[in-house]
Amino acid sequence: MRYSETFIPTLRDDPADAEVVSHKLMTRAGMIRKVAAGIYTYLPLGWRVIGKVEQIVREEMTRGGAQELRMPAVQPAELWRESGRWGVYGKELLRVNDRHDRQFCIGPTHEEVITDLVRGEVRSYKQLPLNLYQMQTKFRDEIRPRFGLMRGREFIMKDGYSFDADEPGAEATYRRMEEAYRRIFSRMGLDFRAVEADSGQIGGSFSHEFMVLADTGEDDVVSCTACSYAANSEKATSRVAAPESRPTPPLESVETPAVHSVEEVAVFLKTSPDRLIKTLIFDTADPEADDPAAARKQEADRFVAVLIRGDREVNEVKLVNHLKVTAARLATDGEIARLTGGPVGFSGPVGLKGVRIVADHSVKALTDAVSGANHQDRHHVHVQPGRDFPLADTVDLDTARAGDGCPRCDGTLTVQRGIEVGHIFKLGTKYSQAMNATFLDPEGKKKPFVMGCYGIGVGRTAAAAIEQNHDARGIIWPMAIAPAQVLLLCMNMKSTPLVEAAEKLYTELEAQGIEVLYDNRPERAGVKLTDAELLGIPLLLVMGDRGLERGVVEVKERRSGDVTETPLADTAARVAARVREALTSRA
RNA sequence: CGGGGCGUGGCGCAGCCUGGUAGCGCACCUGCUUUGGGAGCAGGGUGUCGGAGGUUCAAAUCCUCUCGCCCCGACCA
Repeated sequence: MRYSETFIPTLRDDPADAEVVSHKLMTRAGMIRKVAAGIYTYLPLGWRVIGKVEQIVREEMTRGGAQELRMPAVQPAELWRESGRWGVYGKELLRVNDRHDRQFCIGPTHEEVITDLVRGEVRSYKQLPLNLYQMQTKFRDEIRPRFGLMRGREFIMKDGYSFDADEPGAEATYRRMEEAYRRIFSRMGLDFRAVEADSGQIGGSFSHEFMVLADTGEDDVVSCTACSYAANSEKATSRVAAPESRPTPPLESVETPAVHSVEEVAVFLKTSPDRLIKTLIFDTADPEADDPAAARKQEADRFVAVLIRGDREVNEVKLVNHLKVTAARLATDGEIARLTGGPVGFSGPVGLKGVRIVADHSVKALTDAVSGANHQDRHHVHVQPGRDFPLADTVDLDTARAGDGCPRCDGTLTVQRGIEVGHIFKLGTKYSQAMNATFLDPEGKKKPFVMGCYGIGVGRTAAAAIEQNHDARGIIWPMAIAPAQVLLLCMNMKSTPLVEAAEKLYTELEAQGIEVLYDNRPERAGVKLTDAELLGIPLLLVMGDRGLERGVVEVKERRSGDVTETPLADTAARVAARVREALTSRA
């Protein structure tokens, strides 16, 4: 690639609308341009990176036994009605009508299409297992697209779907995919964690997320410092020490004038937050419900009182999953007053009527506790869970925190930020049952396929690589996904002997099979060097008149800044060896 | 969706409060000089001031509507 013939519009300043470093640098390095909110054009250099990521994914998926195909971006509503998701997917699903007024959507994912395909073609257990994937442009109409390619509305995703005859087969396929994913992100040179995850909207029973560790990530990754336990904070559990147990005297109501928060109550009653029962009233009404009948039905048990120890925080994802609702929001002040009979800040489980109570495990272990009395300026002391209020529904609703004990070993948990670049699910028979996708087993009995699904955000992976690998001057690409492996920079295009030598080296490098971007622009040295660092190509070859006189080329490593000189004659071979070494050392 | 902010040459921004001939830096074009870390001098303006209405002798500036973009968002029991 000759720089002079390649469209690389670099920018001197950060774009005004970019917030995170990957968005800023990809824009400045001439890799992407925004077209609309969450919608981008990939310019030639950016597209090369996307191609690199896709190719690694492709190779490892193939090794993992999957086959590539390609499904349509536009999907008929009919399939989504069949799976039941047309009604529940919400506003993220971009719906369109064709000229005959038939309904379609722009695919945010492809379970329906793939299940429809397989049920039509696969009849026998002998045709299983089957694992199919594609690289495709998806559209999800996100509430708030942001951060460039990290959370776009239109984005490129590798999505794969597996079909097995039974659970053990599905688990084996799942493990093969998990291994494939580890290889993929390792080859890309990324620092990542495979974490246990909430299975979310797509549903299913078992899932792992692949998180690239970076401070700008939108997810919290909880991991143990001693063992291999790692989980998304939405799912993570911890070993929480209970306060010292002591006998509970009879329940008593005390005056607590104008103390609302857990901290205030603890100070006022000369106790500690871990002896308090925090009571939060949640409203579980579906904010996007468009079915009035269902909304009314839900109205009856719409509010839930959630109990948790005063020093802990409720994990709303766990709550939503436990209650099997679509959302849970804190109730308004007015609703709290109506339901509990007392103002905000004085809610408690004792004597609470007409509201379902759900408690976190941390509450069960409490003795001689404190809670609100559902009355202005009053709290209960000497509260005994089970004695003073029923403890029928006790589950894990706690948010794991750094410093908590690991649930698997004696270690301690830490929390790091991560970017979710991949997600694998065991789907089970959710879609195959809904869509009547079956095969005949050896006994001639009809059985639903046992499915799995496996996604990788291709653009997001590229962005995550930048979040993890950059410095003040620009991007530092890992060799495997760099837009080119080597940047050959001719410092002075007016020097005929220098240009001749550079052209020769360029040809030699290409002959070695190395991807070279040859900066042959008639620019000043400073401009070219600055652009070189912005673009982040891992190896920079600088050719100047001074070096030429001595018959050497400077080889500068982008990441370390280390410079070595090599004799002009063996530069191509040596550089090619370094590139190959960098590509294999991660595999 | 709610709250806040911003739309002015390619990019980054000033001008708006207090209406009066659209400006700065970079980029870009021409010439000369310069040439190992974003050059200097001289010349050049490449603009529906997001759009539509309105007020006014006069609107980038004031008013209304609208479109787009960015940020924040129940943390409280």
